[in-house]
Amino acid sequence: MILGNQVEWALHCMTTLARLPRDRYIPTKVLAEFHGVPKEYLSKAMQALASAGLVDGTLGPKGGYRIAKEANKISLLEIVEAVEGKKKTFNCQEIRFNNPCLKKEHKKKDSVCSIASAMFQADEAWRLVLRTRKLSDIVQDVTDSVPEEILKISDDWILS
Amino acid sequence: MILGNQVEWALHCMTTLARLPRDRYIPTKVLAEFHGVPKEYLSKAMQALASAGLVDGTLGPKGGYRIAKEANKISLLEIVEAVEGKKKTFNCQEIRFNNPCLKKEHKKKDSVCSIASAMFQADEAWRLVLRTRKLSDIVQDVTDSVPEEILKISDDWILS
DNA sequence: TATATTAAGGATAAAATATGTCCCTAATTA
DNA sequence: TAATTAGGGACATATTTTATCCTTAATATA
Ligand code: FES
Ligand code: FES
Repeated sequence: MILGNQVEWALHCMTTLARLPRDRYIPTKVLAEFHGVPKEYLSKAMQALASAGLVDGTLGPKGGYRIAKEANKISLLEIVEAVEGKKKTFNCQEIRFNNPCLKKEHKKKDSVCSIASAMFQADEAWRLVLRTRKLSDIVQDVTDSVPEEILKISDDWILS
Repeated sequence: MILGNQVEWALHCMTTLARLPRDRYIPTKVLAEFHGVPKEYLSKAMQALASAGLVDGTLGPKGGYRIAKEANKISLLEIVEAVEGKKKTFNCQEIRFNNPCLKKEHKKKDSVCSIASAMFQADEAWRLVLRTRKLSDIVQDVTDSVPEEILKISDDWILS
């Protein structure tokens, strides 16, 4: 069970957009070159972020994407779910009902298998961390840990 | 990011084996029919559980698998990792170092990206739940929630 | 001893997903 | 008018998951 590359790309792009002035649109081409990932494929991730309402895109020269909400209103979970979908990490196929001893009347779909229940608790714990952590926290961490000098020339590179 | 079917199968097989007498070996064929899954493919999961030391297998007639440790010494995480591997759910490919503004001397591999760090925290929260939950807890839940009658005829079916 | 049964594991194949590319359209700016 | 851009559809390729088949060695039992 491993998340796709799109997740890392999307998180980094969101962090990048969150650091930049809200009135500037950044094209996918620039985000792709800055992060060293294929532009056309990153474009799919950006479209997913847009349709989730996390960024908004605009056409034409000077177009591109900007962040759609304040960074403290965006959780990492929203970003992850935007590109990975909202399905739970454990897919219970109800194999308990394949038990050859069971009659139909015992296959009540209203109860949850104990095993699935435990797996869903783990899934929920994972989501809770991601839901609690906001994009603004990441921006703060980056600001604290990356030398100011590097942030400045990076921002200039992106905006130029 | 969704776990494979093997995980559900392995968890159910482990629960089944944990309920049965320790001195009996159950063949893959029986486990497969009881759970309604393909025998040859389930066999791969059982082999993984065996090489992780969670069950032990023996050859010949009256052979098969039995649980290798007490159920309260086996966590769900061990079972999941046995069949899914131990890789983290987030695969950081260090795209931060693709930043075209960075010189080589800034690409220190000793620090962890803030984003990866957050994702690893979520991964760890997921693992903590699974590490804390023991197979014996599941067996208890099943005993409490499934009618005694059904458990009995199921056990008889498997052992016969 | 002969036979049936079984785990272990290698080889292969089919199906599903993830990853990546190409191209067309409409909107927007200069 | 020309250049730029997101949106999105259609493909193409790579990787992973799921599944089957077959051989070997060990074991129990008749
Ligand atoms: S039936 Fe799906 S986990 Fe038990
Ligand atoms: S470089 Fe991998 S998550 Fe930041």
